[in-house]
Amino acid sequence: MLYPAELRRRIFLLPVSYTAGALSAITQAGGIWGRREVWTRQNFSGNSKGSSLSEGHLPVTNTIRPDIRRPLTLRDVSEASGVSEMTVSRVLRSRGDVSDATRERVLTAARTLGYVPNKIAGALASQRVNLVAVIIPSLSNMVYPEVMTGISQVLEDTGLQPVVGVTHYLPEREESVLYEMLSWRPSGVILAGLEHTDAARAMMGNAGIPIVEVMDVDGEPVDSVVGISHRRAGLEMAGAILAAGYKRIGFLGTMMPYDHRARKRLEGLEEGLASAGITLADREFYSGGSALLKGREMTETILKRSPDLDFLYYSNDMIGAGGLLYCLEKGIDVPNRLGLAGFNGVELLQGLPRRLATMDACRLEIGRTAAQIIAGIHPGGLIGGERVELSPTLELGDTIRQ
Amino acid sequence: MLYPAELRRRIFLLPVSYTAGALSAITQAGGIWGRREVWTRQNFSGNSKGSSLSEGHLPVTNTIRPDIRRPLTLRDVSEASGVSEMTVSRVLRSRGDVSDATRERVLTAARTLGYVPNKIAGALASQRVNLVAVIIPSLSNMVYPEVMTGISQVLEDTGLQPVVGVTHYLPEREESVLYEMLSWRPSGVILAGLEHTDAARAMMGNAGIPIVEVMDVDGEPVDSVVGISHRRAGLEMAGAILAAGYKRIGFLGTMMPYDHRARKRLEGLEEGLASAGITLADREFYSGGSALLKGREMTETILKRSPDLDFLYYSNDMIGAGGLLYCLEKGIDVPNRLGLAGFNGVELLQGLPRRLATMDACRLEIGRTAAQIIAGIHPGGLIGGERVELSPTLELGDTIRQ
DNA sequence: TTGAAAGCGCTAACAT
DNA sequence: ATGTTAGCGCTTTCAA
Repeated sequence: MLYPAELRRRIFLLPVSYTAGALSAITQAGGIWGRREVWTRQNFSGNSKGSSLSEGHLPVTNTIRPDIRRPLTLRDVSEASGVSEMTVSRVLRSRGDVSDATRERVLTAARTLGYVPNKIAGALASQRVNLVAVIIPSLSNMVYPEVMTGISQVLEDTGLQPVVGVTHYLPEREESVLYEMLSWRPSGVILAGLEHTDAARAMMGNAGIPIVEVMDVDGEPVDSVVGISHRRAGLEMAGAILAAGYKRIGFLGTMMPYDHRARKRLEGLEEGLASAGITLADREFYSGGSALLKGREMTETILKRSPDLDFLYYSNDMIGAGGLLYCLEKGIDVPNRLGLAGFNGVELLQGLPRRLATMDACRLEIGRTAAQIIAGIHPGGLIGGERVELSPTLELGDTIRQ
Repeated sequence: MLYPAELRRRIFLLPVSYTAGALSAITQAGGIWGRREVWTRQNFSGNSKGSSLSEGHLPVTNTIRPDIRRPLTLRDVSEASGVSEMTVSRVLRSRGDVSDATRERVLTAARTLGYVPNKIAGALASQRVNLVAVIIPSLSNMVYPEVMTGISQVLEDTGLQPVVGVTHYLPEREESVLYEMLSWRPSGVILAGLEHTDAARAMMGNAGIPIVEVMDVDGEPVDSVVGISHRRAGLEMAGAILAAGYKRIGFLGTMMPYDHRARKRLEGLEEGLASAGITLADREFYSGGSALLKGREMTETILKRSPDLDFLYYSNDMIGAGGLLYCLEKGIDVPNRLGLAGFNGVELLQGLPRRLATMDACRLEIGRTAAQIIAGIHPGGLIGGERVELSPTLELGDTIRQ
């Protein structure tokens, strides 16, 4: 594990035996060893491969002094172009006035050297970090990559960059990922859910940056919140189920103790059913493995145990899809003998033999809105403390009788 | 977009009107305003909510001086605990000798204040960054999250942290993401594929850190490479197809101009078929949309156009799964009348009505190995320049006749 | 076991 | 339009 750092040391940190002031004075004076001439000659010649170089990126091999391989700094560029570090800094950040001639010289030098600015130093000096921490439970859930897409779409235009951390649905991991990310002093935090450890909540409260909790609005946010009410989603689904005349309802979902949103949907469902005097007839839980396969297996299990069920509500579309495939293979009459519904509105459903009833979770929009709040460009937005509740749309598909 | 930084400014940067030396002297002397006593009393009392606080994370609200809200620094902790910044630094990094009593005082103070170390400053001072840049084409492809999982598994034990960047299969985006990430001076880079812009290649060559290109080994790596030969994968699939006696083969894949690995598999397939004197009978391409649905549609299209095809090779499992579902619905005899195969070995296949023939792409192992190389813990590893070719296993499933 | 000094590579603020 | 000065918040190195 020491290798990377150690190796860099060995390769790079060869002695540089003159002081800063001295060197730049030398350079400015033309160089006692004719140094600037050397740089100049080699720098501004050919070497124009890579059209993208013109876009402001500054790569290409350092052909000048291949013998001295140490990390390049602003000073190297300043020496190579004969201007001060400050001017180089201005050019590379396109800030302040710089003459065209100077800009050209600097850019060419930077490009030729292959200089990549050091954002660590830049961030420390400017107290500005263009990073946004995005903390999500999982990457394999399809749902979160879509939120990410929304976030990226918006941040792209703002100069901010998302940095992803994954918690695996573990509160302690969320806490440590958050800690790690906050230690890089990001410009904002977007994280899934409203349930966090006390410590995590405290860290966010103290961070002094915009925090947006996403996906869920049923609870007390630290700062801003963007999402849907999963409780209401469950309620609405209960309404649709009852309206279609189903009576014996089963629930199938994850066993994860921290899948709060699935839990809230279940609670909403039960509440809705209760208002019609119905209680959940059976339930089945799973954890891990291929969700599609689990959906099949759970469906088989619950139907064997409770053959009189006439509706199955799945906590997500993947297990719902598995259930749907199972039912079709078994020749079960969907939706008349048995109704089915999932949750999320994932793209995958479009390719199934029947359209599974589902509820769109507004993932893209959630991501976009959260990013807008972080970037301070949310239309009509306050400074902090926003609450945006989106309305998921129920799609009855072909698996709820109408 | 200025909001975050600006806001922090306004909130935090209230004047602090004494010098560093003075204050710490005061604190150490007991405080001219009895300051240390105040800290002590309030700091070391109750407030022990959040068991995770004991784990080394240091949150909890700053209850001491809620009126002065500026970002906490080492100095705040040093003042609060009455030791030098250096000692605090030692405690928080568990480096060097510190007496138990001092350590306790420091930790308690840090915890109580909710201090989160500033890694930007730390990284600049130590020239050490525990970040590993991971650059992948997409998050929605299921394949890459699995590689990520392998990477995370290994890095977890090393103190290194993956940071993800997404290119959307665009070389220019890869270049800019790489540039952005290198500017944070990570300890290593893991990126998908061997095809990059000249500029990107040059940046990596100059970065002086371990670079691991993953997924594919057919080409010239910048430094190390871990993957499978997609060309060979195509070849082997051709062998299996021919061995099963199929003759009229169609290919279905992405249209993305930069999906080099799919292209190489196709080339390998064609090469393998050619050795038996067979050429591809038809091909169909897609881009965007639900892969499962596209798989269906493409299958319908290609079969309408070329009804005599007896085998379909899909460039990925999702479109293959769509094709499989389509064929089953249409009552096509799979695998006798028509054979099918995909690529990747995704988990989803386990839940389908039949097991689609596929080839496991060793994604988890690729991620793990790449991370080991970055961390310098690859068994028998060199320092840089490693080449690890893994062998994907062909799974015939139920869609190639045997 | 602890502390003081120097400086990492940049940028803000203020010259010029 | 360009340069100088003084840090940003830490860690390294050396001294005590």
